[in-house]
Amino acid sequence: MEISCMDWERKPLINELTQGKLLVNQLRFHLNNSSSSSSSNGEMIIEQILASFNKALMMLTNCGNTRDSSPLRASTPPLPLPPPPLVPMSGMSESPRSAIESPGSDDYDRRDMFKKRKTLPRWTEQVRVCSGTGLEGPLEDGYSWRKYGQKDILGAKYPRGYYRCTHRNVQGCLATKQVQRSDEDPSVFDVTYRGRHTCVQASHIISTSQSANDKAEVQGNHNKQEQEKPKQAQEILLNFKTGLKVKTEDLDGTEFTPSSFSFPSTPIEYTKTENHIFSSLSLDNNFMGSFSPSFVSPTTSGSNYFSPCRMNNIAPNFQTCDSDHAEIISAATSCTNSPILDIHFSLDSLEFDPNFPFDSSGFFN
DNA sequence: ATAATTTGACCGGA
DNA sequence: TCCGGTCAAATTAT
Repeated sequence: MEISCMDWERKPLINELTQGKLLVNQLRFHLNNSSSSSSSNGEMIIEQILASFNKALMMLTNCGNTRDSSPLRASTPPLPLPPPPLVPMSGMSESPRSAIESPGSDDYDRRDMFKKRKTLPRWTEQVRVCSGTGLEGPLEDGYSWRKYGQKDILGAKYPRGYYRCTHRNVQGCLATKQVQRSDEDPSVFDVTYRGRHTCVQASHIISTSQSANDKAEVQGNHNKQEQEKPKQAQEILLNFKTGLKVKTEDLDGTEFTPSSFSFPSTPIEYTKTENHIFSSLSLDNNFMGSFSPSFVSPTTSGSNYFSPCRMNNIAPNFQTCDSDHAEIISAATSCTNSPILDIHFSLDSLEFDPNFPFDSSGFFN
């Protein structure tokens, strides 16, 4: 149930995407052959890439406005994360920071965190809570979040809620989001996402594991994962299973997971950590052009979970901002969760991950 | 018993 | 110094 929109403007679209591909290759070459000193050049290329893809996206969003209704893309974060700190916050009692940290580890903690946060990708989305859906707030976006704070914001009627990924502790996922109810229209929420999910959402596994497996067999690329599947990976898998179990139980079989699919693409730097397996997975699926429906919108079917609607046109499209390359992306795609945007997001990773292992042969082919 | 939320304190940046 | 963002103890929910 989507399509038609793809038919017109196909050529220019292909052109743009092809252009993007070329630029990516250029970029890769550039990165391979230069140190950080000439990064300005690389940034230029990045700019072009982004421009190219933005154009393509415009074409698509213009024609389709609301093509597929899969909600989850909402939180598909554009970017990779810096290596998570993975501070041992043992589940039960989180001792006061001062107590837990040795003087030496002071380096980490807040200061570090602030620095890192600054480099995290950031984008906003406006979500309207559709009345009558019985949904409480714009929080169901395909990921499971845990509220960790709320703050009254100067000049804002409503407090701002702070959420972090539920799996932060377990998987070191640094994704966070802020939810701010709009002053003018209380049914509208501004959701600012920060950081990519490096976690794997349990439901994602449920809904996609099968297809993922199939894919894995087909895609040679997957080997990477196979090869590096030592201990760590198995631990992760354990986590997967755990999460899976919990989810299924919770959902009681009735509701198939609000959380879903994620594109936990991850920075390469992070590849060595336990999350690397996720990265490979997501990268494979994300970049190798496998936009199988199951991956694109696994959650949609039969779920009214996502009552909140992504708003269209509330904010202009992709505005770059922020000195730190952080990007605010207003998903001008209404209730759209087309894979297209994912392309955009994925590309964004380039911006932050110079070492991104592009395999041009697989990209867009 | 465990997980999630609330909420005041704390911290860094502007 | 103020403000936004995060922490973590206390509280509430599951």
